[in-house]
Amino acid sequence: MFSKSCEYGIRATIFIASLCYNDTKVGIKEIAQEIDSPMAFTAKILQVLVKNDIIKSSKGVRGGFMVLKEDLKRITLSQIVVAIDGDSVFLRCGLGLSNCSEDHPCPVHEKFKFVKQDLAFMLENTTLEEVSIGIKKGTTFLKY
Amino acid sequence: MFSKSCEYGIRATIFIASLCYNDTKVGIKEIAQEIDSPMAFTAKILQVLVKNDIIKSSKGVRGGFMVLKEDLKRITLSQIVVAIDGDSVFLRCGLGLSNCSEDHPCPVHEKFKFVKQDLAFMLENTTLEEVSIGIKKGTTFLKY
DNA sequence: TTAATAAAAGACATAAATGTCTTTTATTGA
DNA sequence: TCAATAAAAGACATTTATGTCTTTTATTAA
Repeated sequence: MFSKSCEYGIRATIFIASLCYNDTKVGIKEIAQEIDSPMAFTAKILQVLVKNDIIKSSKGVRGGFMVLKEDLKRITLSQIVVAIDGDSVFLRCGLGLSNCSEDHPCPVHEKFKFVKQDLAFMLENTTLEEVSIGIKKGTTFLKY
Repeated sequence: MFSKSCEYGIRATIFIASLCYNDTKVGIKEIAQEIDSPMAFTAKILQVLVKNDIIKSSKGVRGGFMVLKEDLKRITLSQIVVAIDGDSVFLRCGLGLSNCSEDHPCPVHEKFKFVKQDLAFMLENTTLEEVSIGIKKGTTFLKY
């Protein structure tokens, strides 16, 4: 479904978000531990999320990553996915045709349309707040 | 969604199936042309489909690939996908957790469940007959 | 039975994704 | 101001997916 980068990116963002109620910044080492991901690789991905205004970062002593409380309702899974993997999950033809469309459909065009729409709708309507609450409460998990 | 291999595999199978009404065998060269795919690579993929009893092949003069007419209703997109990409599209956790389950869910477990179920249902209930008819009629396309 | 044909098999090549390491830049607190 | 800290940036390494080429095997028809 998504690339590894995207999976790590979503998991990291959810973890960071789960800490934002106390305005806690968190470092890359702890993030990688908590989501069981390769640290240096995850750091690269977080750079992309910072550039896309999804998470915040600050350098130096007492620096780290955080999510703004006021962004919890604004940020959706869709924004994270698009920032890392692009929009191909929603838009790309299921059979890889470059110009598949209503006028020039592949044999599964109509069937995939609904599946892709459902996925897009779900991602666009799932906020960071919604998915981070379970981590805070301990009812959902980010590793293993 | 699917690997390139899987996309080529589905497209090739649909094309071969669209010719089965006259019991026509078709060679790899023509297949690759008709679905705009790399020939040698596509040949490899067809080997997998033959081993999985999805298409038939015969060597030598007047040999080639074909789909049995009686298989048109039996073969589903799901079988092709599983043969080439495995079942990870339906079963893998959306965030890549190795043991994500109802008891130990990732934060998007419930949301992804429905999307993956819809995809699985669609693939399992779409037959080769259904998707190859448009190619025969010229209303759907396998390249560009 | 032999020559031509076409898929199967296996070795090899290239590109993309994933992952690591080192150096640089920014920030903080002593 | 300086030392410590932590993210940013960039070069590099490894693995996986994608793609190519050559040799082998099976089949057919002359």
